[in-house]
Amino acid sequence: MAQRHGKKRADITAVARHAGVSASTVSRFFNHPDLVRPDTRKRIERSCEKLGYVRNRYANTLRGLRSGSIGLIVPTVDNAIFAEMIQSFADQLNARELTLLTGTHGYDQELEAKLIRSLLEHRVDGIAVVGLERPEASRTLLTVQGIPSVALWNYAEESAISCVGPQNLDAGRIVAKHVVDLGHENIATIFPEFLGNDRARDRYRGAQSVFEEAGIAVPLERHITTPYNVGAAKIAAIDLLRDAERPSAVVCGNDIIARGVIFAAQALGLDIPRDVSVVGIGDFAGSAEMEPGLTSVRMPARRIGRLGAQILIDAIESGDAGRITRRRFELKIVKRRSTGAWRGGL
Amino acid sequence: MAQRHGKKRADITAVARHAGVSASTVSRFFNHPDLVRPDTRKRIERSCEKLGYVRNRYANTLRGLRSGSIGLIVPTVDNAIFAEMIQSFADQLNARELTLLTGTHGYDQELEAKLIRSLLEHRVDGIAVVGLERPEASRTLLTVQGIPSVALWNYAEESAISCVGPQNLDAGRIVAKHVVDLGHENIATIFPEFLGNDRARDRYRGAQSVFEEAGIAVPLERHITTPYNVGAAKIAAIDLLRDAERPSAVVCGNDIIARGVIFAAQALGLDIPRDVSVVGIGDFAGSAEMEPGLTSVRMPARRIGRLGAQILIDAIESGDAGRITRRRFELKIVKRRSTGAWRGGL
DNA sequence: AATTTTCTTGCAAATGTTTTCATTTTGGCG
DNA sequence: CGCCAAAATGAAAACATTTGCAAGAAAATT
Repeated sequence: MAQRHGKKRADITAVARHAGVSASTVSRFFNHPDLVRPDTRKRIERSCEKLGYVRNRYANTLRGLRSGSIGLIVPTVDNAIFAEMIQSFADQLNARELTLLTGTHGYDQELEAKLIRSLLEHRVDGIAVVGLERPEASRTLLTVQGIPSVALWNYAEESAISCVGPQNLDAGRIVAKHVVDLGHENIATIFPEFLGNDRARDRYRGAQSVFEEAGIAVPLERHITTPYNVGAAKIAAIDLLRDAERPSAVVCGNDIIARGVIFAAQALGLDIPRDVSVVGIGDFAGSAEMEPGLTSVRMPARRIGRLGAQILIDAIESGDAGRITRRRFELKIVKRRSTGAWRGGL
Repeated sequence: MAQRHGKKRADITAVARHAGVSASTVSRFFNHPDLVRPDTRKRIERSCEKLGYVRNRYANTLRGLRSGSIGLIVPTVDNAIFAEMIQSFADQLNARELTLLTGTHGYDQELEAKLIRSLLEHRVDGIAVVGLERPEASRTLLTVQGIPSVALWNYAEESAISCVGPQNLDAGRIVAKHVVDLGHENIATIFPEFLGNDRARDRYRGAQSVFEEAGIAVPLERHITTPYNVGAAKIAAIDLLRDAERPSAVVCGNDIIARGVIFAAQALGLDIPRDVSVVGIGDFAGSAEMEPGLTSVRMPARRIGRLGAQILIDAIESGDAGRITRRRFELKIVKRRSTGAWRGGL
């Protein structure tokens, strides 16, 4: 009932007074417990308990010390593969008693810039973002504030900040090569919107380059853009697969879209992979277990999250905010039952 | 290259000096722009730009003002339904220029307590948690600090803090009633671990109560506990469905587990719903589109996230941290093709 | 031109904490 | 008991910002 309302929060001096010591001693109690006598410690502990004292982490910030928080900005949380990455990023921070500040922008670069600024205003000790491409203003904000930053999901040799991820171009090349090797020639691609999403764009380019090298034409009307969810992809795919000239293979920008395509085929009574092969990118949780299992390119979301966090932590602890660490993950395809050889139209 | 390193961050006085005004004026420029002359504004704006000045949001906190950040603690991010909720929670915050501090504890109540404390130390203006049950220490921490808090995903008439969600017991009752009404008598249940998860436990209890009322025995060996992921659920379900005495209906604690069960049935060549009916809880994104569509209980994740954030915002803006708002969401079942009437063993 | 009113701006205090340095207390030893 | 070293504690400054108050400048009114 009595929520201790008017009574404002106890501060360090209130605790000190209650315990009959000075504020300095209370501070030491938290930061260098070995420097205060055991019985004094006991007394302070009891006073904290009694007054419901909670330290103010930000008083340190003023003095140029760490805030103990790390920022992470992602396009969206509501997406299997990002969620996986966020989770392992967060776990890594938890282990160091660091707090996570999160922002999501829904692929809106303008909003991303605002979020970066907001996190900096909250004095994060380090900041992680997804992808390497962003407007000049955002880039300088990331480099010039004297805190380390890391780009997740992308790798580039000459990146201006640390980065950890695969070369997304490769992902596209790998899946494209797979279907070409299986003998498919009538191929369609379904991808999410490229705007503000350099990963999707790079994957598409990689796939296209393989098709070109193989002399296979994938005309523009065979490329479909769809929102990032199973339902939308399923609808788009039903349209595509109902066509008399339907493709014998569908290359998808990610596993979520691929799932939509598989369900579309099943809804139309088509057999996978006899009637149509489907390949995704990402190998999300659950892709292996679905029926049929989805052929995909394994993206190490958890490792990216974990390593991304670690890169920040190392840079922070070493005090060298400018240090750049780049880590490239090699990709490999996981072949499952959703893809098969072209049967020559039989 | 030169990352402005040694040169420490520009503060408000640096900007003031550069613009030829006092720090107060710069402060006013940010907080009460109308109080400073247009040409002075211009000058300050340019100086900020030039020096790369980023406000320190926490200097306010010292003076008892808002930090502009809200805390959200969830068991895990890597879970479709929580991800959906987090996303809409975050969107609502974005609209008010509030920053989100996130913590995840993997159903570990001890870790949850640490996270609550950590968020309070970072002076969040409000805090949201999942579920109502937690140790005494955590509960007082939430109520006694003079900031509003809200429990997501659970509803209880006499909750000590605000809450928004369905009555999870009802969810269990609804799905159980559905399969009972369809004539099933040989029923199995597959749920996640109850420890630290009052939602799963309540759902199970609800289901059991319906079975009892209907005079149907669901013995302990027909209740399976499995980790929260498609793969584990699939393995568990294969075991279950391979049994000669296999159940004609499987009630699942959530949609992820239900997906695993459906894939298990498909892998075994069983027809759904002819050979076995499957029902989930949650109606996650994608459950409607899979083949066959999954019968489930719609849980309004987005509305919970949105409303939860709004409750906090309202309490903060009204200044009445102790105000308690409770909102119950009614549940309804979404019948799809994964469930059908019992065929009497034919 | 003198006076009043309205705008702008600056000064200084206050906020919660940590740390350096100085001081006090404690304990050991002769 | 007296001295010294070591241990424990306290005082005060520093950090970045906001805001009440007061003063100066500009504009409006007489």
